[in-house]
This record gives sequence, C-alpha cells and structure tokens, in this order.
Amino acid sequence: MKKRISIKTIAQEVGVSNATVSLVLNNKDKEGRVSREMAGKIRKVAKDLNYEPNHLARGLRMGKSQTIGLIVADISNPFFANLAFHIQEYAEKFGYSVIITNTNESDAKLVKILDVLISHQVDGLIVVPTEHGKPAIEELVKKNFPLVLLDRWYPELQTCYVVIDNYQASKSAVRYLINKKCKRIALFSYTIDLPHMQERKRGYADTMKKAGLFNEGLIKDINYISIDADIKTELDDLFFNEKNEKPDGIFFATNSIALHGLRYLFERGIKVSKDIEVICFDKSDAFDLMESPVPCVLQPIPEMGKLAVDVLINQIVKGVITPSKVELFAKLSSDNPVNAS
Amino acid sequence: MKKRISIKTIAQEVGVSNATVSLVLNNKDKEGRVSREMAGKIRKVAKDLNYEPNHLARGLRMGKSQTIGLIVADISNPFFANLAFHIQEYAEKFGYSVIITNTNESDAKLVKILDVLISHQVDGLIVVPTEHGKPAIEELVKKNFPLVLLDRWYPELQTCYVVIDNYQASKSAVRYLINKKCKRIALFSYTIDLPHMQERKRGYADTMKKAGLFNEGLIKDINYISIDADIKTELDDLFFNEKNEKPDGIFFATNSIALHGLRYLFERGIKVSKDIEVICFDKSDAFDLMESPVPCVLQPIPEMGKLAVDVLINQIVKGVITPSKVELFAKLSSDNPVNAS
DNA sequence: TATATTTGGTTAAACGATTAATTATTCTTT
DNA sequence: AAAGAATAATTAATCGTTTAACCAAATATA
Repeated sequence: MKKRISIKTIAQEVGVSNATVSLVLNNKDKEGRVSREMAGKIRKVAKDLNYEPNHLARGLRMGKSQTIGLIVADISNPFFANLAFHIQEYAEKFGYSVIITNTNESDAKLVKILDVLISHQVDGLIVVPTEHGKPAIEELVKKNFPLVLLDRWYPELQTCYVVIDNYQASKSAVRYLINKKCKRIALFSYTIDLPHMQERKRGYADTMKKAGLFNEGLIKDINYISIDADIKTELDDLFFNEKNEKPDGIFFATNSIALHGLRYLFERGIKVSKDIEVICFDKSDAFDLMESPVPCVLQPIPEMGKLAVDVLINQIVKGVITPSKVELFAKLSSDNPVNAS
Repeated sequence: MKKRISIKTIAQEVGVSNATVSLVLNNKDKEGRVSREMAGKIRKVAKDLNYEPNHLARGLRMGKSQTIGLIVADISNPFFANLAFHIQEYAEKFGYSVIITNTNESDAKLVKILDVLISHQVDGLIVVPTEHGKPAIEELVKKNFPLVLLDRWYPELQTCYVVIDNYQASKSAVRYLINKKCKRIALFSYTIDLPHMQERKRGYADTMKKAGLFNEGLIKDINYISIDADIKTELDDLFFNEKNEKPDGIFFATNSIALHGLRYLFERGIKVSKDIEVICFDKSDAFDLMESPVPCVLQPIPEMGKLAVDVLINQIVKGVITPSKVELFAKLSSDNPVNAS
C-alpha cells in the first residue's frame, strides 16, 4: 500500500513550509496570511496529489475528532435503524461522522462500548441506555461529557434527553381500542424498569381504570431475553386457559413484541380484527401488509434524530451542558393526534 | 470537562518514564523489561485513574486505527441492517470498531463517504458498492487499500468480494413458482446495472425459457429512485391492462421491491396465494405475518458478514491483497437448498 | 578477575496537523 | 526619510503513544 500524502509532502513539492500549507487547506489564507498565487499553487498540488487530511493527527492536535458515537439497543430493529439513519444524515451536515454501535440491551456491553468510543475520542455521545446502565452514564455526566440520551432516560439523572410522551401515546393507543368497543384489553410490555416503558404501562392502566376496564391479569410482562417463549406462554394463558375469559384487544408496547405476538397469533389461527383488535407501539413493515393492517403509534423518528444531534452539537460547541428534556409527541397511524384529549 | 488521563499522568504519579508505562499497559513487560512490582503499581494507578488510551494518538503513531469502515446502500433496509449487525459483532472480537455509513445508492455519496472514512484512517473497508461507483473503488484497488466488496461486485475489477450465487438462487425461486403450476411469472427487479441483479434476471430468464414460459413482457424494471410509482404503474399494467393476460406468479428480486409490491397488491385487493403466487428475494418481518406467508430466498447474512470481516482482516494483517471471490449459497425459506438441481 | 549477560529501566524521535510567536519584506503615511 | 502597518512567510512547540536505541547495575560465566 502506497504511503499516504501528508501536508509535509505537499509542502516539499511546492517548496514551502508545513504551516503555509495547513493555513491554505483550512481556508485561513484570507486575512493576508498567504499570497493568492501561493494559495492557488498549494491547492492545485493538494488536489493533484489527492491529499486527504489525517483525522487522527488533526483530532489529536485539536482535542476533538469531529466524530460522535451512537449507541442503540439493536440496529436490526427498524425503529433504531431508522433513528441511526437520520442521525447520520443530519450529523453529516455539520461535518460529524457517526460511529453506530449496539448494546443488545446488555449493561455490560454498554460499559464496554462506552470505553471503546471514548478511546476513539468521540466528541459526544447519543445513547439509548440499557436498564441498569445508569452508573456508567452517571460517570459521563459527572465528567461533563457531551451526552444525549435518546428514547429512554433515567429520571434521577440531570442530563439531556430526547424522548416522546409515552404516557399520552399509550393512552391514545388504549383509547383507540376502547373506541373499538374492546372490553378486555391486554397489555404486552417489556419487564424493563425504565420510565419510557413504565409510562406506557401507566398510560394503559390509567386509561383502563378510567373506563372501568382495569384488570391486573391482563398485564403481561415479557423478558427481552426470552421474548419468543414468554409471548407464547402468555398468549396461551390468555386464550387457552379455561379459567380465563378471552381478551378482545391487545396493546403491544413495542414493535418487537408485536412482531412475535402477531406471528404467534397467526400460528394459532387467531385472526386480527376478527377475533381480536390490536394496536402496537412503533411501526413495522409487516403491519400494513397483514390481512387487516395493524394500527400503531408512530414516533417522529426523523425529528427525534435531528433533535438529538442538535442538542448534542450544541453541547459540544458551547462546551457547557445544560440538562434538558426534549419531549415530542407520537401519533396514531390512523392520523389522530395523540395529545388530543 | 475534565482533562483526560494520559500515559504521562500515570508516569508522573508512579515516578517513572512514559515508556515504562506504555510497555506495561501493552503487556510487553514480560521479557524482562519491567519488574513485577513496578508493573503491578503502574496497572493499579492506571485503573485508579480510570485511564483510557487515546486511539487517535495510538493510531497516528502506529499507522493504523483498529477501525474498519462499512458502507451499505441503506441501513434502514433490514438486509443491510442485519449485515451491519453481524459485521460489527464479529469485528469486535478482533478488536476492530466499525463505522457504519449509507450511500442511499448514490454514487456521489459513495465517493464522499470514501473520503471521509479514509480521512478517519480506517484500516480497511467493507463496501456494498453503488451502480457507477467503480472508478472510486478502482482507485482504492490500485492503491492496494484493504477492501472487500459485499453483496455486489464489479466483474472487471480484480478485488475481494463476498456474495451469494444469485443465479442459482434466482433459478430456484422461479422453479418454486413453476412447481406451484404458475405459467405467467412476472419478474420485478431493479434497473441497477450490476451483476448481482443481472444474475437474478438471468436465472429467471433461463429457467423460464427452459420451461417454455419466457415472455419479455413479464420482466418489469423498477427504478430505485421512483420505486413506489414504478411498481404501481407496472402492476397496473400487468393486472388491469385489457391487452394483457394477467400473471399468475411474481418474483420480487429484492425485499424492498417486494414490500412495495405487496402493499400495492393488497391495496388493489389482489390476494397473495389466491389470486397470485409470490416469492421474494431476502426476508422481511412482514412476510410471515401475511394472510398467507410469503416464501423467500434467504441469504446467509451472518456468514456473509463474518466472511467479509475475515477476508478484510486477513488483508490488513498480511498486508498483501489477493483478489478472491467468496460465493455462498442462499436457500428458500421453505428449506430446499437452492443449489440442488 | 575480567567479561558477558540479564534485568530494569530511560531518552528521544516519530506519527501528521495546528497555531502562537517570530521574522522579513514591502507598502503607507506624515 | 523614518516609523508604522500590512503582507507573506517560517519556526517550533504541541497533542498522546509507541519503540528503537541506549545505559547502568546486578548477576552469571569462563
């Protein structure tokens, strides 16, 4: 592999010092620092030699890498994949590269990834945190490291985060089912003990109680690790346990739960919208291809991504961190705004 | 933000030189370079101070960054998202970080991203190339830059690539429909002029000809840019143009085409497996949730990712590049191996 | 006893880019 | 004509790490 072209190479070629080349290539040649013709010559040689600046050297010297780290729970989940997509597109406009990584919901992995990204001298982080990742995040906050939590947050932690109003979103999802005349609405959510999920549960519970339909037994907690097995067990219990009255509606609190749930319903011959009404949190390509399209709660993914980037870059350039909560509103795929009472 | 802990900090704390600390922290203290107790002391202080090595500095000095760049066509497509996922998981085992980026099938963007990643001093690249990205890729090849193409390749270019046998996969997909007694099988593929897609077309054409079913009018080319409109136009033409006999089978050559196509079929009330048989290239969550599950050609995504990483790292560490083609076999979701004649 | 060898370190240069401080030249201004 | 200002460049230090080359003291070898 050929040696890379450095500023020094150009300098020698043109017969000038490193500094001059650097000034020109950073467009600091205006204020009477370098002559027009010299600047032109340098630029020409740089182009001819196909010069590419060395980010490592620049980053080392400048103390910043123009790189931001993104940590999501699972890049193969379309919700996160779309977030990642928009974050990257938008960050690029500001000259930032994005390193995308996965935790797979593992706290240990979060800690490890954090180390790796910090070693890479990322200028800031956008993190979808894990259930017990708080200590690791807290350390960063203490160090005043530029950081934005996304989708989830730790309420006790003074930090920046971009999320949606999960409570309202959940309420409107349940109301949708109630409007459909459902009386026994089950909730399938993750056991994860973070407010975004708790808020979804609270939205469900409050709405059900208000409608006089609440029933503890209809709340089903799924463990992310054993999602497939858990869902089968719980659905079997709901539908085929003689002791129970069957549900007439299900609210799936994430798209991954919904996907597994719908698949099993399908397997067992339970027809959506005929035998049961369903609504999901987040979208999946699958939803509008089913026999009867599945309604869902749509998070404003592009806006969430952009805002996370905005908030983060603001921290980075200002060098000062003011904890802030940015809360967006989701809406139903059937187009009713969620925050309408 | 607090200043970062460097090797120098540790050296001062322990009362020793930079070099000694570096040796210990890189586990080069065995061969009688540093005493046991000193090594222990240094490691302890490093841990206490929460030292994290600076990748930029190390990369600059060593001339490599332990980072590889991944360029895919669209991270929000589950096929690429899954590839990215496995590539990252596997690369990590070798101590490599992965920077994931998107071209959106744009050649201009490919060129730009290439520059950005090279600036970041990535040690190698895994690239899903764009239709006319050949000149850019060719430049890298000439420079002997470690590089693996993935999913697609340029046949005239001597390089490493990891792909599947698209011809065989396509043949078995078409045979599947023929076995289902389909006579008029349409092909929906992208206009993209790269061999992976051409091979799929050739597989279709050859199989149809062999069965005496070939008909030019059943081949429909979709432009990635205007995918939604194109699909509607072509499906309308096939199904609602009085002049045409209706098809009884469709082979969608990618999952994105399939998704749009199925959605439109659904919209128009054309029932899959009742009015028409369908098979797709690549999987989507949607496929097995539909009224009747859609069969598909499954690429061995984890293996493709792993092999790409293996081949790339091999190039990087050996420092020498031997062009090679790694071809894997896809199989049908109905479990018949594709390469069985 | 004189000489190798091992043990346990240190020094200093290098990677490539940035930038404050400095110098040298030319042009204004009074 | 002399001083000040503007122009156009250079020098050298710096970021954090690695590593070849060097050195000194202790130990082994003949």
